[in-house]
Formats: sequence, C-alpha cells, structure tokens
Amino acid sequence: MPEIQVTVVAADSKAERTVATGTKAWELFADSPEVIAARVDEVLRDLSHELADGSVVEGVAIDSADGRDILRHSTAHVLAQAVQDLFPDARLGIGPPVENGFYYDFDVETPFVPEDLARIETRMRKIVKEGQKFSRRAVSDAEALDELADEPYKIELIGLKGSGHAEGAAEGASVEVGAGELTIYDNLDRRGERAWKDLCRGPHLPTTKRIPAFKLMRSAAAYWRGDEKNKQLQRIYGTAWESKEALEEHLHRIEEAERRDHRKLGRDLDLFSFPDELGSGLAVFHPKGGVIKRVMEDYVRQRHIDEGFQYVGTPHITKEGLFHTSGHLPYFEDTMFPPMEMEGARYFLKAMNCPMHNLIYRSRGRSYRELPLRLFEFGTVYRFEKSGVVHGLTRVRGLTQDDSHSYCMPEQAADEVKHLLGFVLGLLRDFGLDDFYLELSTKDESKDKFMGSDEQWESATRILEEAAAETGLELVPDPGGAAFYGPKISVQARDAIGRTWQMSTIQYDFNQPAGFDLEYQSADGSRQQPVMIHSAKFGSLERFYGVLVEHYAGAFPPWLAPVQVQGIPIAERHNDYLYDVAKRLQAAGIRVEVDDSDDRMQKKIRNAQLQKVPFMLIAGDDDMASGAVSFRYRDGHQENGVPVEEAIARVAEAIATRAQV
RNA sequence: GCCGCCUUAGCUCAGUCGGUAGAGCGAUUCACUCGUAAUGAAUAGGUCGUCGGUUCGAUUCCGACAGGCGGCUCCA
Repeated sequence: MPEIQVTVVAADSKAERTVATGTKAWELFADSPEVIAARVDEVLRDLSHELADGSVVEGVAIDSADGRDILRHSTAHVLAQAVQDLFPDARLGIGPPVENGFYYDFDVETPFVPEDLARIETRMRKIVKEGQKFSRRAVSDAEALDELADEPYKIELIGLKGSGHAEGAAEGASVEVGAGELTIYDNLDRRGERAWKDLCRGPHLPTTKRIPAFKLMRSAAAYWRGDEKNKQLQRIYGTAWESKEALEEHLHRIEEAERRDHRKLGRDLDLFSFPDELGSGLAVFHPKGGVIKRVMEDYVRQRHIDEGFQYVGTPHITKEGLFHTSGHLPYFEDTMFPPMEMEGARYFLKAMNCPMHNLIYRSRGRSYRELPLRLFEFGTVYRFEKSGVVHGLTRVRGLTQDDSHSYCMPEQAADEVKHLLGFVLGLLRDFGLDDFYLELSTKDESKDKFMGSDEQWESATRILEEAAAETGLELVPDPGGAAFYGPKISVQARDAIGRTWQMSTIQYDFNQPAGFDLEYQSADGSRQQPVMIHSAKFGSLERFYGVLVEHYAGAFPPWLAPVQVQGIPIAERHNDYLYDVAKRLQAAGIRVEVDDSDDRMQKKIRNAQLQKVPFMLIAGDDDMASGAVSFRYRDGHQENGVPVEEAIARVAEAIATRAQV
C-alpha cells in the first residue's frame, strides 16, 4: 500500500508520521474529540480533507479562535437551512462568523418577529440532532451559477469574485466565495441525501451534531453589502459556543454589560436624563451627575494649563461664512443643524470649534517666538446625528469637546504630536483607563473628499505614525478614516469588561491654516504658515462620562464620586456627633452627607450601598465614647473605632491620590 | 435616515378579548430609635407618549408624529 509522510504539529510537539495514501485529516485526530478541523500547510481545512505527501497538519480545537469561527460559521449554515425550511421564499445573503457569534442575512417578504426566531431555533435544534454531514464539493463558476439560479445574491457574489472584487464585496463575503475555486457545501442527512446546500468556502464542522451550544439572539435589518443605497435584508444574529457552560458564560457577560449600562445607572444614581421635551440626544446633568462632570472638567482644565495650553472661549453660533472658510460646510452640512436666518445672514449652530480658534490666532500678528501656541476650551458643539444613531451619552446631538489646537512651525509638529499623545495617555490613565490601542486614520485613494496634496498627506501621516510608534502601543490602520483636512490618530480605550471606545483624537491639519491665511513672522522676518494640530482628549465629555460610568459600573473612585462620604448614625442620638464629624470633613473639602432620615440604620446602609458611596461613616455609642467612627466600604468590609482625625486623613488621602477603594 | 420592536404612577412592571386602571419600590405623614443590604401603618400620585381616524364609547383597533430599544449606515 503506497504511503505518504506527514508532519503532525501541536502547540508543544511535532511528529513525523507515515500514513497510507488517501488518509483524511480526521484519522490523525481520532483520539481528540475537541478537534473539528485541521490546519494543513497553514490553510484551514475540513477534517475530511485528504492529506498530501509532505503536509504539515495541525488539529484545530473547537475552543480555539479559529475553531469557534468554524463552529459559528457552521451554525450560521444551520440557521439558513432552518430559515429556508420554514420560509421557502427566503433568499440567502451572507452568513459569516463575527465576534462572539454569527449572523445570516435573508431577503424575505416580511421581516422576522421574535416568534419566528423561536420557531427557527427549534428547527435548528432538530437539524443539529439529525447530525447532518457538511460535505464539500468543488464546482466551476458556470456550474455554481446554474445550481444557484434561485439565489440572486449568491450569483452577485460569484460575479464579483470573477471581477476580483470578492474581498471588498462586503464584510464577511469572503467566507462565501473566497479567492480560488468555488465550492458548495451539501448538508447530507443520514441516508446521504442532500437536505440543503450553500455556496461556501468552508471549512465546516464534520456534522451538525458537533454544535454543542447555540442561541439565536435577535433580528435586525442590514443593507446588502453594507451600502445604504442597497436593499435591506433581514439579518438574524446568533451565538454558538464549544460547550453549554461557555454559552452560559457568554450570556452572563451580556447581563453584566447590561448591569453597567450607563443609561440605566444614570437613572438609578440620579446623574443625568434625556428629557423628551429637549429632543433626542440632548442631556441634562442632575446635581449628583453635575459633580462628576465638574470634577472632570476642573481636572482636565488644570492639566491643560499645566501642559502649556491657554484657556479660551467661543460662542455656540456663527454666520455661515466661517464654515465655508474652514472648508467644513461642503462636507458636514447634512450633519449640522439647519441654518437660521437673521438680518439677512445665515447662522449655523457650531459643529466644530477649530474655525473659532483660528480667529483667535488671527486676531493679531503672531511671532515664531509664541509657537507652539496652544488654545484650549470646553467647546460645546451641536451635530444633527441621524435619529437611529443617537445612543445614551455616547452618541448625542449636543456635546462638549475638550478641544485644543496647537499652532506650530512645521518643524515643531512632530514634537507637538508626541507631547499631545503623551498628555492624552496620561490623562486617560488618571481616570483609571489603562488599556489602549491606537488607530491611524489616513487618506483613502478611492475617495476624493480629502483636501491637500499627496506630499502633504504623506509627511503628516509619517509624523503621526512615528509618534504613535514611540508609545509602543498597538497601531491599527484605518485607511480612508481621516477627516478631509488631515490624518488622525485616535486612542481606543478598553473598559473594565473589555469593550473598546474611541476617545481621544489627534489630527494633523495643513488645510485650515491655508484657508484662514494663518501666518507667523519667523526669525528672518518672513511670513510663514503654521500647521495646526487638533486634539480632543476626552473626545467628547459626554461620551467619556458614559464610558467612565460603565467602566466603574457606577462605583466611582472617591475623587469622582458625587457623595464621597455618607454619614450613618446608629440612632437619632448620634446625629449631632456625626454632623460634627461631617463639618470637619467638609472643612477638608470632602463631599459628605449625613443620613438623618428616620429609616433604620440597616436601611440607610442599604441606600448608601445602592448609591455606591465609597465611604460609609457610621457612628454609635461606642464610637462616640472613644471619639471615633466606623468605616463600611462598598465591598461590605468594615473597620470599627477609627479615630476621627485618622478617618478624615484616610478619606482625604484616597481623594488626593485618585485611588479606588 | 432605513428595518423591526416598544411607550400604563418618579422607577420597574401587571392589566383591560373596546365600557377611562393595579402592584412593588420611591415620595409624603404618623409611630418606632434600632451596630453593618429593606420596621410598621396611612396618604397622595396616572386625560394609559401626542395628534387624528373607526366606534354609542378608544388606554385597548387603525394611521401619522414624537421619544426609547436592538441592528444597518454614519460617527467624538
């Protein structure tokens, strides 16, 4: 019997094996039930893949990143099969794995309702139980077009592949058609008869029975190929995991995220609200929420001043000419509130601060000795965000940017960008965020929205890239994501439960200085044009606020907490003693409240706990007798009999060091 | 902006197959004064998101609008 040599690699081993010609990958992993696919010569393959001489083969476990993708992709197929069983008129879009799950898009006459999802899920469980085999079959383009004549979207994908555009066709489209030959996966039932088929690159699980745990999550509309000019398909999202436990954990993580939702906590903790009377996306901050906002602003304002910025102020409204000069109007008019007519002029609500800072720069002649000139303000801007995108504090129509513009000589730009980046990262760390990566948004050749020459873009991009590299942080490219006036670095921060948020931005701009005719007089007496560097550290105060609420789940560190100390008397006769302690805390600049309601002290503790107050200060007979107080912390631990002086010092210390308790 | 779902007391939510509504928490008042997550009682509070239509009668059915939620597109 002819034989071939293969190399079987695992995480920590490598073994040469001699096997019979025609051996399939699964035969190497018969003892490893967790292996559901194979990586053969660096390419993911089905376990039924026939090995060639000299192949390097590695098992892909279902709980690895690739394994989960394959599991989820296969589950998406089961979803599509179930949908077509129940809704024979449904046409197939694409169905790729995504982070934590998968989706499949369908063109159906009527959108799915929750009851449909329940039916579909039941049907899917039946298919899983049947143990249908995923069977791969290569086809020519012509055969595929013929077999899939009833699936117009698949045919479109095949056409795009022919023209070499499959990768760009849509996010996820590559799982359908890939780059090489076309393949169709047949789902074969026990008798070997085809129950369903789909155009797909694979690989897949061996059978549907290998799907340990899945759940359909929701349905929603999605534009075909991600383009809002195209028809909307109905997308069903689901999740699939290597075990029931892993699925449970995932669902638990979702619950945890909901528990931290800043919109819910904002209400529970009485921080802010969005009154209908104001309109969508416009927040008001309540007294408790106002404390957090003020502390954030005070801190950031002071830090800017420390870093050489000058605090300025600008109005919320301007005549339209300013935004023509800046170049914003042609690009942003549809995201600005419509203009209002006054004394024959059109006025716009401010949507960005930079043009006004440019006017401050231009208000008198500037010398090279002044540069870098750094102007900073909390600039409130209004943007007419589409109704469907408004979301809590993280996407609003009225927002405040901690916006700065550094005007510098071109040769100072690189240092200024580095200075800003260091400043931004330090500031985020001060607020307790310390897990970041950077994104570099650049010009995209295919679009013509960008102003300026290629050389200008290249040199600006290089400066940002070098500054980013110096931080040692991961740098993710974002081609085409730049503003019209220049490239951008954005800082993406991960919060306490691993979600990422776009926060700070640093943008290099050589266009507006030209538009505004900005200049400075250099040492040789000539007039030169500065470059400007835009930078927002929080990004938007509102968004940063929302992220902080979620990051801390409302349990703010003392320096940010609206109420830092809640005084709780054991009985009414201890009120005066605690008021006395509170007075001394107040004198030390500490935000303290005494709960003198006629609730029982257990109830007062519960209330303080629900308000997530960092320090509960309790006093009863024992404490009074010894001039002490008792601490209770949010985690339930307590320290009794702490002398008042020490208690005050301890709270003050935690505030001053911005510690979490 | 597009698709789907939702909107009942300050909050969370019942309920009315069309005959104008209820609970818990919260609020107010009274009693209780208590050592680490809910003391008891009483009271107040709602033109059932808004506007139109159908109907003898609409919170309930239909439509439009507003606001919210989940996505898509977009974005700080």
